[in-house]
Amino acid sequence: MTDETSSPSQIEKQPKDDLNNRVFFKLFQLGNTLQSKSVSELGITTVQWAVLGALSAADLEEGISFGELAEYLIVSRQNLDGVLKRLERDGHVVRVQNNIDKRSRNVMMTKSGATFWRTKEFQIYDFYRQATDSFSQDDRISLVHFFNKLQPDLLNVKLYKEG
Amino acid sequence: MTDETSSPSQIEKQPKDDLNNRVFFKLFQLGNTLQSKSVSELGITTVQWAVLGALSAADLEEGISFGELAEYLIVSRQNLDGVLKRLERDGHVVRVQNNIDKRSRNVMMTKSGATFWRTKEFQIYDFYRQATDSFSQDDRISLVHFFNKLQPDLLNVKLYKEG
DNA sequence: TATTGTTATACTCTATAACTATA
DNA sequence: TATAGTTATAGAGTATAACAATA
Repeated sequence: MTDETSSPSQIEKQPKDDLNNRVFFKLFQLGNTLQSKSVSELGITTVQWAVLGALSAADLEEGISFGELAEYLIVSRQNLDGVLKRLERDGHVVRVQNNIDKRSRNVMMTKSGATFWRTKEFQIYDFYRQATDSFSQDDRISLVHFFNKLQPDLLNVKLYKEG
Repeated sequence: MTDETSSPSQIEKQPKDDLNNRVFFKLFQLGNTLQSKSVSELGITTVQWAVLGALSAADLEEGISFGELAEYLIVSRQNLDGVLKRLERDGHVVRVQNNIDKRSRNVMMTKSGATFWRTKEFQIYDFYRQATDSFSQDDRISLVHFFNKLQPDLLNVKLYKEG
């Protein structure tokens, strides 16, 4: 019977730790900067941006189920509920009951939400271009590759805790 | 007299936009995941993590000035004030007046804050290692390089706005 | 019994403006 | 006048637990 969590690892510092520290400090800065720039330049928060982007990519008639959306965005159901309440208040999205599984609800854009998103879309492309101005197409591919590698392992981090 | 902000750029979609979209969606997910894992696994928020890390790297006796800290972390003075209030409440940091410039204050760790940080430090290294398990040292260097390239341009994004 | 989604609550963080004290 | 930092306020997001309806 082996333990699922990692051992305490109270071992000495390794050379890679300093480099890792820079990676995660920069990730912290980037995450913060993206959030504040999203609000100041686009007028929406990053999580709203992500919701609207996901809905615009989904079937506009069907939408996407609440649970799938939460899983896709990696946000808890409780917190997604709050985000959707604010987007509903602003008239951008609606939730409708699924007739097959009556527990489930589908989230979709309203007409005015879709219009709103279309006006944002060009601003967002401009945002992207400015932020990645110094990147070649190969750089972008590398970056996505690294992000895709990092995300699942980050999500699975589980530190040893006594008790 | 040229305009500082970019033009509206209501131009057509470019091939790189889809790739950029993946870059920033992943960055959104990574930022969120880092924040929630920080709280669940380390018991501190990312901004507190960054503050304590900065203070532990600074001269422990002198600390670092409030303004420099805000600039280093890329957090507004008002918001840093709130973060520091919570860290002070928890006994981790203090602010002391600078005797040369009496407007200025230096932020530094308390003894118990330093002890707290030392117990976190090994957990943090473990956190890093688990999250970057699939990364080679060269990968880490590349990632830091890309982050360093992205951060300043992201920070300078300025969309055209009428009015 | 398990799953889908909601409600409730408390807290952290963020955005913005106005303010005090000092330079 | 400008700068360093604080106060005040509103709102958005997050963590956690408990709940109702349906499967």
